[in-house]
Formats: sequence, structure tokens, C-alpha cells
Amino acid sequence: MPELPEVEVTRLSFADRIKDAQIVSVRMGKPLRWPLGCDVDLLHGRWVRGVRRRGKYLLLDLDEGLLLLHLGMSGSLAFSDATSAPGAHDHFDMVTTQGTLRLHDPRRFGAVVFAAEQTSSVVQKLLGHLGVEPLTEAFELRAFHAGLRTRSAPIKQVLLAGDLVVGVGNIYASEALFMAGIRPTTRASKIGLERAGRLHRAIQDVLRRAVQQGGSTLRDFSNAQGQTGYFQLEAMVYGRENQPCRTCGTPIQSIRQGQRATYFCPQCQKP
DNA sequence: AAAAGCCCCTGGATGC
DNA sequence: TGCATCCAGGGGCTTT
Repeated sequence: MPELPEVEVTRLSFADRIKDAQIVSVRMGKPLRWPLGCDVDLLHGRWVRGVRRRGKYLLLDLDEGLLLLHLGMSGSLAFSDATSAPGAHDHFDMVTTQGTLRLHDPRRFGAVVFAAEQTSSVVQKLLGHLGVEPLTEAFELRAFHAGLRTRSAPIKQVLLAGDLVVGVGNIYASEALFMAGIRPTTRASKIGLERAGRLHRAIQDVLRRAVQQGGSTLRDFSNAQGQTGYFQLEAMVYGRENQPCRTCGTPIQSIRQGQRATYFCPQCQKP
């Protein structure tokens, strides 16, 4: 579920409340993708200084060290009643002086990892290879185009790889490529400056709009306040196989790229 | 270096 | 109703 917009919406929904909270206790449930990397007792008494986002990772800066949190495919965070017993899929509870943050993640592709410092090897391993943040000034067209030029893989998969630009997952890759009029199978290296410019704008536009809409709720995404997203209602191609293109009426096609569904309009999107 | 495939895991939808 | 199969928003790791 969670791509950049959902992760950012999640961050915005709990960052203010958790900032400057003191951790009272931490409970881990079933194993997530990786072990926490420290004893939970080590976290007790630490202060949360702020919450950042890097790609699809949430970074909780503590007075000493930080927590890297990933929602995987099915994760969501919520403030929970401190007295409510954890459900079968609640695998991380962080009780703080400002409320209890709970990670619900049925598929357990998510993760909560402690790093003693910003330069820890685990931070480097998880974040070191990430590309540029698309909603910052650092996302510059020339560099983006230059990056595309060096890749022979289909553009959809280059976007998903996250080492050129981060945060674009399966939904927003299809949507951005539709907006840019580019066929997802087009090799990245074949995209000229003009089309790269359209894609560059489309990525920023679609991600910004999705954040404004509270993200996409396909199955069960909600932010830490329990609110669902609405962007899925605006999807031009994602999940719309065989339905008429909202622009030209041609049936939307679905193909598989790298074990994932891709949707596009064969008329509006050129190879 | 880059690309392609393989998994991790559970639940819901679909088909027989 | 029961059971098998397929699919799902991610991404690190291994192999080519």
C-alpha cells in the first residue's frame, strides 16, 4: 500500500503529537522483516525529537539514536488506546508520554529497526542507495534525464527501483507515466529531454495531489488518526483494466512487469 | 554496473 | 461450504 504519499500522510498524522514525547515502553509482536536490533529496554526513557521521511522510510530521531520504520505492503500506524490489547497483527507498540503508537501489519513486510547513530551501517544499508527525493529542490530535471539515459530497463521499473528517484511505487508509477504520455515499457534510455520533463513534472504533480488527498486507500490504509485516503478515486489508469480511458475512451490495458501489474492507455501513452 | 528473478508473509477474491 | 489458486501497494538479496 504505502508509497511516498501514504508514508508522508502517515508522518504528518503523528509527527506533531509524538515530537518531544518520552518513550515509556516498547512491545514487539511477531518478527517483522528485520529484528529491532536492540533490546526494547534500551529504548525506554528516550525522547523522540522529531519524525522525518526518507523515501518510504520513516525516521524517528531520538535523543540518542533513531528508529527506522517501514510500512512494507500492508503496514499502518495508529494511535491506540494504551489499555487495548494488541491484535494478532499488531507487531510494534511504542507507549509514550504523548500516546501509544501502534504498527498494524498483517503481511509483516514492514520493519522497525534501531540504529545507534545516523552513520550506523544499518542506516547505510537501508538508505544509502536511495535516489533523490522527488518533492524537493534536489529533484532536478537535468540530473533526472541524465540518469534515465544510463538505464536500458523499462521506465516503469526504473521508477520503481528507487535508486534514481524515491517514493514512486506501483500505483503512482502507472499514474505518472500516464500523465506524461509515456508507455511503461519504453526503455528509460530512449526518453528524450522533453518527455523526461513531462515525467519529471508528472511525478511531482501526482505525488503532491496524492498527499493532499490523504493517499490512496485500496484495501485498508489509514493514517495514524484513522483517516483513509481518497486519491484512488482519481486514478486515471491504476486498477482500471478494460475500463475506458478517462481521456480518450480506449480500454486501459494491464500487463505484468517484474511480477507487478502495470496499467496504461495504449492510445495516450506512446512507446 | 545493471537487470532480472526470488523471496519474505497473510488475507481476500475467484474458481471449481 | 470447502479447498486450491492467484493476487496484492515493497524491496533487499542473489544470480545472470
